[in-house]
Order: sequence, then structure tokens, then C-alpha cells
Amino acid sequence: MASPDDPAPTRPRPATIWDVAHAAGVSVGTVSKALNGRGQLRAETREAVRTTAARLGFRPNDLAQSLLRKRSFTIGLISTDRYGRFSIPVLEGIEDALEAARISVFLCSASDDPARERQHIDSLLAKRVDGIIVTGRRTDARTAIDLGGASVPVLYAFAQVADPAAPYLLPDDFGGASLAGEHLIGLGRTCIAHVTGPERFEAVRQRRDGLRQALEAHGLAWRRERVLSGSWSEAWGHAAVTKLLARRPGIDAIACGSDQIARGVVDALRERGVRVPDDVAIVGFDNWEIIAAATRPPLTTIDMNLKHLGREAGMRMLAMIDGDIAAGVVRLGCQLVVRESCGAARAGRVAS
Amino acid sequence: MASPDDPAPTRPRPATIWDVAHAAGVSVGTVSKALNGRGQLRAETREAVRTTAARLGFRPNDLAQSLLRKRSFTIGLISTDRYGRFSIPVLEGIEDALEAARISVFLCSASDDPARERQHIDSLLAKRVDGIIVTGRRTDARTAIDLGGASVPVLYAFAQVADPAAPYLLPDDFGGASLAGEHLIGLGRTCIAHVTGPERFEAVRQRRDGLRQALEAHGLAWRRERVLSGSWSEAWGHAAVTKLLARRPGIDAIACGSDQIARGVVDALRERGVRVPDDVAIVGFDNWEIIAAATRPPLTTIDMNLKHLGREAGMRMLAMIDGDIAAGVVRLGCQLVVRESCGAARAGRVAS
DNA sequence: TTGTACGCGTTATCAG
DNA sequence: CTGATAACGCGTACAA
Repeated sequence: MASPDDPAPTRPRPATIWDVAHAAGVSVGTVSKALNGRGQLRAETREAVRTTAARLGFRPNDLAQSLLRKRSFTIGLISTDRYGRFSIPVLEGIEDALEAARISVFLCSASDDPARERQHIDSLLAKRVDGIIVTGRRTDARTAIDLGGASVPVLYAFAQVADPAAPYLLPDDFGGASLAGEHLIGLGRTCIAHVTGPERFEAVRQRRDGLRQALEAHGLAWRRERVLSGSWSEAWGHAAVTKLLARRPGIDAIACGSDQIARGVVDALRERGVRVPDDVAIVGFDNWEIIAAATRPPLTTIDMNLKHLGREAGMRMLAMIDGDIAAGVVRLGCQLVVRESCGAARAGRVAS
Repeated sequence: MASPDDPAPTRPRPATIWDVAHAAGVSVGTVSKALNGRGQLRAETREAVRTTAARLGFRPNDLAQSLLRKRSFTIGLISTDRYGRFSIPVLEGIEDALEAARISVFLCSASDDPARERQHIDSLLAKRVDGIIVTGRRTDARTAIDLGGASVPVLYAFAQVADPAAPYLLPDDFGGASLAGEHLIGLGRTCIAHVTGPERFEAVRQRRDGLRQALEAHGLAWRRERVLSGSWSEAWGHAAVTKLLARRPGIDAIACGSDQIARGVVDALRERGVRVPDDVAIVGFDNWEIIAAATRPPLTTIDMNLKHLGREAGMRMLAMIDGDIAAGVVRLGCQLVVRESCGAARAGRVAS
């Protein structure tokens, strides 16, 4: 096991600026200037240095640079989403935005283990990261991370935080659900039900309210008995259909809280001989390709543009590193993705 | 945008060892000794230093330490799996193993973009990572990563590499499929078909051969016409059932190349009135919870123990960092997960 | 028991 | 145009 006390094993040391200087017969200062294009140098010396550097495979040591610049050009990403299906696109977006600024990302998956999270934060702080992005589950608002007095910008992306002053990015669940409602209404559906996840999720409440707003904006009554909350599973979508058909036979559309639920709903409907979308139109939420595309018929659904959210998080982090202060929640638009479960082929639109 | 030329913004600098020394009225050497428990110090000075260090929130700068030790205590993880559903558990395992050694992980997702990968590798090398783990898709054997002469240990985990001398970890697909075959045979099935993914995948060929070995070991004939290769999708599972029933009505079991395929197969069977597992037993591959558990009936399947594979990769990387050399492929065992799609002794169930 | 000085690899400043 | 030198923050011999 490697421990901090072990010496580095004998391995060819990477070439240093000194090696290059020595080989090229100049001083280290000259090498630095030649390679970084600073100061006034004769073209031939610059070229000579360049070639010997290349020959030796010289690569400046970022550790030394960081020590000097007081900037490590790294950020820490703390993820509390074990499952990762939402974190991945967010992460991709973050990386996308950050690699343009040549910043690397430390990944820390602290799955709801406070001790582990503490250790990760300590480690990141010791590594002098330029910033920390927290991403994770959205069940309950998590407590803001404890920097222990350190002064490092922290941004929450796709994570619910208790601190209202903390800067954080979330998808516009309200607008997304509203979009789904508008789509159904535009297709002539009037008796719309809502099968969704556990009420304790802020996202569930937001989506419910967004859908409600769309209906009421078009003079459609909002009825509590058409809203069914359960778990985030296919099985719940299945079960909900039974309840729904018994309670409200006249339903002509169901807006679902997730694609998984929608899939359960569609399957249950088909087994009962109810045609989708002819009899009942279905709209999902998440645009989780693997589910949405495999459903028969493929799901029209709402995409949260998580990669874009991640990219935005990266950009904002860069701004924060440069000293910009930010606070409070920012909601980013969702997008309608039309497939076949609502029976219309129309172009996607973007919310707010 | 942050660029290397920008100065660090004015932010309270983290306390240095000098600050602590100054505040405690001792020298930096004394502080170092007190905090690291080295040398001979009076108990009260050590204590005094400790408290002032805590008061100032002093945290040793890993950058400076790394420079000195010539070990950064970081590794790079290059992932080429865009969707991440396989990478995530591997990553978790790697982190698990590495955090015990206090090593942090740089994440680089280079989705099949060679230029981007180059840039990532350069960046990792500049940051003087102690090692690099490559994980990713298993379509075609990828070319070994180019270190450009640098001498850093590289390990491939759950990634197909062209270089036979490169150290890499893979799940034992052959053994896993064999396990699936044994299970079906043990349940009395004798007419077993195989619906799987594209033949160009090494995993597909391995699994096919593993299944074949199990059948032949029990004196069951292996028939080419019972093997159907297609895509990795539910839709293909669906389509395959049509072909299979037309061609071979006597089938009493189907071993599938993935859970997605298995799900398509199960759905198609149910829609045709074929009972699972009563008429036909189904076994999947991957144990992708979200699919396997939601299938009706839930899928008996093969788990590749990817988190364990990740942990193993982490351990081996630690050994490589300490100078151990390693080469060639190592296959790690798979595991049978019994649910209901084979009607195993424990969880018998009547499907409609 | 404690302080001093050097080196890790860079960059920037100031002489030459 | 180029070379020497001082930082950056830390650990550690060695001197006091």
C-alpha cells in the first residue's frame, strides 16, 4: 500500500527546466522565456531551446507553477448521487466548460457519508482547488458543505441546498412541466391526469405546480384526485393506471413525473387495451434515452438539458474563481422532445 | 474567463506554516515538527503550536509537499464511456480503494475524441499524476494511450486494449455466460437459445463461447441457428423472439447477451402468450438494476461485479505506483443473481 | 530543545 | 539579448 511515508520508487524522473537549460547550454531563465514566449530572445536561441525541450520530452511541472501562481487550475466536484444517471451529463458539461480554461476536475463521490465528505473536502482544500462544485441528489435540501474557514468558491449544481444565499443551478421543473401541459392541451387533450414521484421531492411539487399553471391558463380545471404521487418506479406507473381508470375513466392524457413512471403507465395501458396515443396521450419527464426510446410507442418527454446545466455551472464557476460573487438559485430551461406517445410530430421548444 | 495569465483574485490567503510559526512565536521548523510529530519537542510547545495552527485553520499545502516528495498523490482516470452506466460502478470501486491511500482522482471523459484525449493526457502528465487508469467502451480494442515518453504506470480497467503487454482488468464474460448456462441446465432446460449483441464485441464472442462450453459439458448439442446476434437493444430482443419462434418452436430457455435484450425478449414472449418462466426461462446479463428489477418477471441475470473490479484496479494501481510491474489481462469473476425469470427453486412465481 | 538553511521546479525581476 | 537570484510553502538535515 502506498502511504505518505513511502519514498517514490525509482523511476526515470521527468525532465526539468534545469535539464533543458543544461542540455541547451543556456540558463533556466532563458528556457522559461523561450518556452513561454516572454522577454526578448534571439530567434535562434528560442528555437534551439524549443527543440531540446521537445527532445527531452520536457513538460512544465504544474505543481511548481501552481505554488507560484497561487492557483492550482483544478476544481473539486463532490457528487452525492450514487446512481450517477443524472450526474453524468452534468459532469460532462462541467468538464466541457472547464477544459477550455485548462482546469482539471477532482472527482469525489461521497454517497451520503458525512465523514467521507469531510475527508474529501479536507483533501480538496489541501490540494488548493480553485473552487468546489457540489452536485447530487435532490431528495431533501442538503446542508451547505463546511469549508472550515477556508475561502473557496462553492457552487451547487443540480443539488438542493438549505442555504438560500448559496449560489445554485437547478432545472426549471416548473417550466418543464408547464411545457408538457401546453403540448397536451395544444393537441386537444382536456382531461389530464398527473402520475408522479414522492411529494417530498421539491421537483415533484414544482412539476405539479407547473402542470397546474398550464391547465389553468387554458381554463381547464385542476383536480386533486387526478394527481397521484408514488415512487419513482415503473411499478408505480403500472399501479397508478389501475387506480386512475377506476377513479376517472374519462382521462385522455397523462403527464408523468419521470420516464420510468411513464413507461409503467404506457405498458399498463397497452395491456388493458387502451391505445397510446389514440385514446390517451402520455408525456414523460427526463428524456432518459434508454427508457424513453425503448418504450412502445417512444415517449414524448421533457429534457432537462443537464449537459447544458453542467456547462453553465462550469462557466459560473470560472466567473466565481475570477472574483465574481453570486448567490441564490438560477433555474435553467427545459425542452420538449417529441416522439410518438402524444401522437404529434412537432418541433421542440425551449422554456423560459 | 480564467486564463493562465490572470492573477489570482484577492481572496484571504490560506494560512501558511510561516503564519503559524509567527503567531506561535516559534520557527517554521518547529511548527513542522510539532504538527508531524517528528524530532524532540517540549510537550507544551507542541501543544501551543497545535492550538495556534487549529485557530488559524492551517492546512498543509499539498502542492508544496508533492513538489518535495515527488509524488502528487493523485491519479488520472480517463473514461471513454459516454453514458457511464458501466463506468460509474468501476469508478466507485477505484475511489474506494484509493481513498484509503489518500489519493485523489482526476476525471477526464474523452469520448472517443483523440485530440481531447491527448490534451487530457498532457494535462495529467503536467500535473504529475502518480498513475493513469483507463476505462471505457469495449467495442473495438482501443490503441494504448500515448504517454509521449513519460514514465507513469497505466492500467486499463474494463477497457479493451490492443497492446497485449498492457496490464488490464476485464470481467470474466466467458465464465459468466457459463454460469448462466449451468443455471438453466440445472433447472432442467435443454433446448437453449442465445440472443445477443453485435459479434464484433469481444464480450459477445466470449459469452457465446462460455454458454457453449456449459451446454457441451452437459452433453447438450450446440446449434448455430439458435444463436442470434443483433444490436444491444430491447427492440432487437423483441425482433429476435419472432425469428426464434418461427425457426425453433421447441425452445425452453433463452440466455440473453444483456438485460436490455432480455427485457425485449420477455415482453415479446408475454405478448405472444408464452409464459416466463413456465414455458421459457430467461437469463440476462449485466444486472442493470433499473432494467432487471423492472422486468416482469424480474430478471435472473449475471452481475459483472464492476465495483469489485474497480476496487481491484485501484489496488493494482497502488502496487504499480510502488514499483510492482504487471502485464497482461486478468479476468475477474461474475456472479449469478437469481430473481424470477428462470423460476428458480427459491422464488417460484406464476406469471400470467 | 529549537532555529537556520537548503532544495523541490517554476516564473519574474533585475543586472549585466 | 541573456544570466543570476528571489520567491512560492513545505520538510529536514544540521547547527546552535
